[in-house]
Amino acid sequence: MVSSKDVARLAGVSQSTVSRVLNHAPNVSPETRQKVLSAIEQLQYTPNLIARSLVTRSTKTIALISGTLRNGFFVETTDAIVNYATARGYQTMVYFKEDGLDEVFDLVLGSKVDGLLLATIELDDPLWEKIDRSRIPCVFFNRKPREGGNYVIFDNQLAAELVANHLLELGHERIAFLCGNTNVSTFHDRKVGFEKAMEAAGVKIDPALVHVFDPKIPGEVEKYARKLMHMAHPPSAIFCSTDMIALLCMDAIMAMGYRIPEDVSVAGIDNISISAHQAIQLTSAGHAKFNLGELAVEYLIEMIEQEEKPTEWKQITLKPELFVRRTTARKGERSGASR
Amino acid sequence: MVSSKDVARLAGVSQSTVSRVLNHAPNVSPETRQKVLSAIEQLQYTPNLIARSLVTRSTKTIALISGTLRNGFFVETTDAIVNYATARGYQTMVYFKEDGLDEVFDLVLGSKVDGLLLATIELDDPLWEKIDRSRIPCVFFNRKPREGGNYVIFDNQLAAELVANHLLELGHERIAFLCGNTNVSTFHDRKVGFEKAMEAAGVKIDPALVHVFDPKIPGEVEKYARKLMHMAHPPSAIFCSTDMIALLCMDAIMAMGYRIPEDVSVAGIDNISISAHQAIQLTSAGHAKFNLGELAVEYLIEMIEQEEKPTEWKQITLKPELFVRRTTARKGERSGASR
DNA sequence: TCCTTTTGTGAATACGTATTCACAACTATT
DNA sequence: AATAGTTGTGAATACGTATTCACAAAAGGA
Repeated sequence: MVSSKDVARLAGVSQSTVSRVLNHAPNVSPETRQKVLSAIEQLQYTPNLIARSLVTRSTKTIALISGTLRNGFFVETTDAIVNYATARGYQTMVYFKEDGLDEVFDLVLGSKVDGLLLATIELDDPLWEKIDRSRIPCVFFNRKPREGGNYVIFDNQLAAELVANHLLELGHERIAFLCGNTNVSTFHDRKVGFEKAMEAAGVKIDPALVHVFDPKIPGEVEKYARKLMHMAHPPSAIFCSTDMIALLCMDAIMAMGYRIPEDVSVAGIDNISISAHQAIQLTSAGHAKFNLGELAVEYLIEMIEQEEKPTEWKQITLKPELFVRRTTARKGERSGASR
Repeated sequence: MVSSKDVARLAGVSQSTVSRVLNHAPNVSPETRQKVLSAIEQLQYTPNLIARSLVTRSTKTIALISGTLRNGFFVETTDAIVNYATARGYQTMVYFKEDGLDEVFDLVLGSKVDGLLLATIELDDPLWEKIDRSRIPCVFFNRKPREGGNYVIFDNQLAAELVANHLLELGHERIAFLCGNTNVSTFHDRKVGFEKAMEAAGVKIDPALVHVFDPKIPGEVEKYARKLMHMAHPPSAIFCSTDMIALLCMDAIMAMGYRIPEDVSVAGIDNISISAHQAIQLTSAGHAKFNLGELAVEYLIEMIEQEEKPTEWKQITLKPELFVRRTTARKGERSGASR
């Protein structure tokens, strides 16, 4: 491995001088600089960023702990985050894990990354205290811990209310709800939103129509979708707590021979891009303009680069909007809701 | 920052001993080990992996340079790669870039990653020589350089022939071809496959139906899709060189009011998972079992961990199969080709 | 001409770890 | 009881860089 010492030797200068040239320090004569540069060129020298990090105490690297890419939502946030970070001169270390995060966090801590983006924190996650104590700049997105933390999220309760109200206005009353585990803020709030909207409309929720489960487990969504449609009195609409769940649900239902929305309406939350595809046209709530991941990484890098650390949490909650498409229709009608 | 020296001081031992405990070295008495462990616990010490890497000359990190996640193909490979690497104890640094790779490669080299996965090499990429010279373990997937290199790819020519023959058998003759730039092996080979199949069937290719462009540019696919359908004599089938292009093409065509496959058949290559969705049902060629990314990372890690470096290239070419779904139909018929 | 400041450079050190070497204290063998 | 081998530990060093300090040479001011 060729080091700055080798460059120094070839250029006939000291290692300090090579370092000075590399870091564009002032006070190095043009002739010396040229000698060093040509030695670098000749030896094909690349500075060892590991060694540099050790002394500068900065790695120009951020860590992203995200949910699986099988969920289109995380695809879009990951893409935005990595691209933004790259453009700002940061490298990105990624981990797609939702549990066993303790191990991953130790890895992240040991890697001395400059900051951390975390999408999979639980409401009462013991990890949160550990993160807080570590003093590493950290921004949550999509989910948040129960208390404190910097985060960028949707108003999930509002999003769920928008969708639920839309279904109610279409005349649906037997509305099923397929929900991820409520130990995370996202699903907790969406469930509350659903329940509030139903209560406000004076419509009783049939507990047999509500399933709370882990959507990461393969086949789980499909299982509950089939269960719902096999009921003696099936729902007329299925409200899925994410677009990803809605997509899997649609797939299962259509495979059974049902038609959407003629036989059953389906809606989701997140408004991921595939939902707008002409062949899908999934009704959803979310944001068309802002990407939670991008907002989160923007704020993280701002935090990393500013001198004095902020004393207050930065907590951003975006208002979602409703996107009515063709998977939802008036109860009993044959055509889609949008014209 | 708490270091192993601090732990040593608290435990009343030397830093070497702390290191020994950390690395499960033999010859450390149970009492000493216990003292060290409790000091570690008390100080919440996490080893600095940066410093460790500097001396061990191994970072337990691989770099992934991939195409954009807006292409579902790269979503699936990225997911597989990161998960496999994580499971094997490697961290993954990701970059979603297809050009300006020189800069990224310097970053990768400087970061002293243990290996490199690269999905976006061009046929005659000058970067390839640089990579080769650097002696860094590297596996290409999806694309390959013209000469040499370790890679895992599909037999792209065969894939294109399968799809083209399928369309020909359905009676199509005016078959359009939407293709990515042919300076990369993937698109080059797929184009050759298309041309060979057409020639073998004795069907003349109308040059006005063939468009070669950069599918990364937003709106580009849609532009050509509209152009095709606005022709005085539009194609009866559109063969897209990737599923991603096919999805965008379908979206544009359906937005114009055409029906697939009644008005025009559409097919792709890659067989990404969304293509099998009941609402999409895109005819495609690819592999249902193997993920190119996963195969590539498996081989990369094997290469990293084996003592003596192999002297020969490992070049794997998977045979693709055809998946006939409902976006392709016999020319002039109303219903889909699959029953 | 003498003193002060500026400019360019090298020697030395620190970052936090793994590892080699030396060595004392035991244990086993004769 | 003397020797050889083993075990547990610390001191010293290396990894490749940035940075501080010291200092010589050159430039500037009187």
